[in-house]
Amino acid sequence: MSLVRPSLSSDGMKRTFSERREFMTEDMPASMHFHVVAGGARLFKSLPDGRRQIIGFAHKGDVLPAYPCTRYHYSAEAMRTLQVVCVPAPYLSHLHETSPGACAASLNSARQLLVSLHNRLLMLGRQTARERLATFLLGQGTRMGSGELWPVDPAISRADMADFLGLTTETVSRLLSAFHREQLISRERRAIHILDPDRLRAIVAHPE
Amino acid sequence: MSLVRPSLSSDGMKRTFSERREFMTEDMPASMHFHVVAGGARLFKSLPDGRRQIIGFAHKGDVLPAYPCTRYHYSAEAMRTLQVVCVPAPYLSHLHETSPGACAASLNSARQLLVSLHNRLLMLGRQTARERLATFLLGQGTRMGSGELWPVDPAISRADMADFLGLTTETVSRLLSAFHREQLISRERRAIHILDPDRLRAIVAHPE
DNA sequence: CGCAGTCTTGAAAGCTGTCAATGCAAGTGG
DNA sequence: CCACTTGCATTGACAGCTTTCAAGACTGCG
Repeated sequence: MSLVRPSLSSDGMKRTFSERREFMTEDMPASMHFHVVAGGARLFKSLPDGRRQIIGFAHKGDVLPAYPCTRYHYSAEAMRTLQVVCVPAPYLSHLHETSPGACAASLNSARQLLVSLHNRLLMLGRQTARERLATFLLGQGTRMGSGELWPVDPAISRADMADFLGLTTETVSRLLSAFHREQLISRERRAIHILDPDRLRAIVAHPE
Repeated sequence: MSLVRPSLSSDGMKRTFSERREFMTEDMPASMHFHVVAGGARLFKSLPDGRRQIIGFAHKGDVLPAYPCTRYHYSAEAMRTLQVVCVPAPYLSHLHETSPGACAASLNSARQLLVSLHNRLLMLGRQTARERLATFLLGQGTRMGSGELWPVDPAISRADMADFLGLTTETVSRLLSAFHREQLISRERRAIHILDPDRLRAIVAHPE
């Protein structure tokens, strides 16, 4: 989902954050875009009393954009050792003003995000816990479009899944146990493998 | 919602839809952008069993974009008599490729949408029914930024509010009655007026 | 080995949904 | 003008899904 390749050849802007480091918060001035080079990050918003909603996850190639506001509008935390290239906000906006191609690329990726967010609104607003978890597992397990089945990133904890799906860790845990009992998934350590994508898809469409 | 305003002078593509007309559906080829000239529309996604989630409302000046997919990814229905100008998808994409300014404007409005969707994820995932309704009423009642208080659009039914907030009409109705009892709002006919925005804001921040 | 954090599981409570009846307003046709 | 219909809103009783609270179990690590 790389928007632009920042051709700042110098790696003076490259930074590394250790696991759990919250490198972007909602009360920071939004002066930099973060281009993820390695590692992963969770993006989230919080309520004053601590309730947390995960907006999404960022992986290699993704860009966390500083929208033209004074402050970031969500926070980001390294899920493991994270390497980013920091791109000054004015640099990208200048690029957008001068290069239609770069701007169109950013627009396109923004639109893809919009589509996925619309789907998540439907999920959070109208689907049951069981349907949400099945959707999540399919989204994680069948990414890349290929028929290949990937395990869910072990860096994603139960709490992360819960905060992503608008549930509690207990509910997630119980449902994973249920899916395991029903032979839909397997659990080794923290790694979750999808065994029966078709029946998972049936859960998404047909809440029984 | 979307804030691009193409200055397509010709009105040859102008169309009018009557109330409740679903003029854009998820199984229609996405060949047109709809620029709302007058009236209002509800934008929503549905599940096969009929559960519905309202993505947002479109008013005069908004553009419902056909993202570069084969089909629209949500549906739209006129809330009252609706006038739109239909812009062929290739027209806008050509404009974006040639005019950095137009593309930047689209990008900017897409980003504003992203920010508001992130907030709605937090709302749907982590806020209680009471908090959601208070947020909604404030969002409707204090739009335009001014200190002015607007009534909620009477074209928005209880079912619309419920589908926007991920609730049922009964819950919305009960909460409106509670707010009325607490003198937070007044109800005349279908029109809802905000009486005490400060206490509504307190509800959003402090679930008691 | 033992601690700390995470995950799992159980029991009970609570919020919201479901089902159902009533009320209310507007529109229709006699 | 008045029954009658129709659609939406309100309210109540109850059920159910999910959360809350709590106790263990498991894993990784110093």
